[in-house]
Amino acid sequence: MREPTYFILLALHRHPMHGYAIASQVEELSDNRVKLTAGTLYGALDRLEKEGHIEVDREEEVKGRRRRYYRITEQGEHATQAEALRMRQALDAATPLLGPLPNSTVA
Amino acid sequence: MREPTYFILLALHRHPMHGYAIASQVEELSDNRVKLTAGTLYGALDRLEKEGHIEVDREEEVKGRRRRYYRITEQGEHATQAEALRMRQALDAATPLLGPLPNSTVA
DNA sequence: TTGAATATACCGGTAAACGTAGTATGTTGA
DNA sequence: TCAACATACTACGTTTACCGGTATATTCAA
Repeated sequence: MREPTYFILLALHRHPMHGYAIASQVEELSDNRVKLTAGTLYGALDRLEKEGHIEVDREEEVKGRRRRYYRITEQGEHATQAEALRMRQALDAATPLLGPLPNSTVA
Repeated sequence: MREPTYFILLALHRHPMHGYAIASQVEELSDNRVKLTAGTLYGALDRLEKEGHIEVDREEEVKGRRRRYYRITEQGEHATQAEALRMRQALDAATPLLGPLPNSTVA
């Protein structure tokens, strides 16, 4: 799993969202690192639905714009957690070789 | 950067290594999760060299077998650290949404 | 003399991401 | 007032990084 996919799944952990809202959430969650283009976003949503990681929650029509809301499935939750664990292992392996990483100073 | 590439760079942080030794190191560093096939390994080495992340350290002839040793460059070290920081940010973003991850129980 | 282990090269294929353009409507601002 | 920007999604082509399989060598053991 790559970063865009990971953050899309992560964003949907809050509550069901439509594509555009997901893109905004992903930007926020990633500290503005990951900015999804239309191609990446809707390509990933189609793929994740086919794989059973997300499913359509509902569709709305707001001011002439169609909105399709997605929600995460249990399978999607498992996949997200597995991905997080994978990253933690990769980070743990780095510590003895890279030394302590500089603080992200997020707060 | 994907996982195989990350672990290849990480492995070279110890000391210069040739292809086969790198593959073994990567398996160890990743807790047996990442097993490099020949295609992935040498494809990645060529690519990393072209990008300036690694360079040829020396070549040896041992019992008729040619061994090409690679070493990591400063640029490669920076890239590895950047990748580690990227993963940590992604993990930090997950915590409030996924809750604490189960212990890896490595030891 | 066969095959397992070590070591590298080449080539085709693919998944995911990336880029861009197109279709619509609504809001903002110079 | 009209261009620019934001919302919202579709469609299509390209690129990247990796994966898989096969080929080529040599050494050593059975």
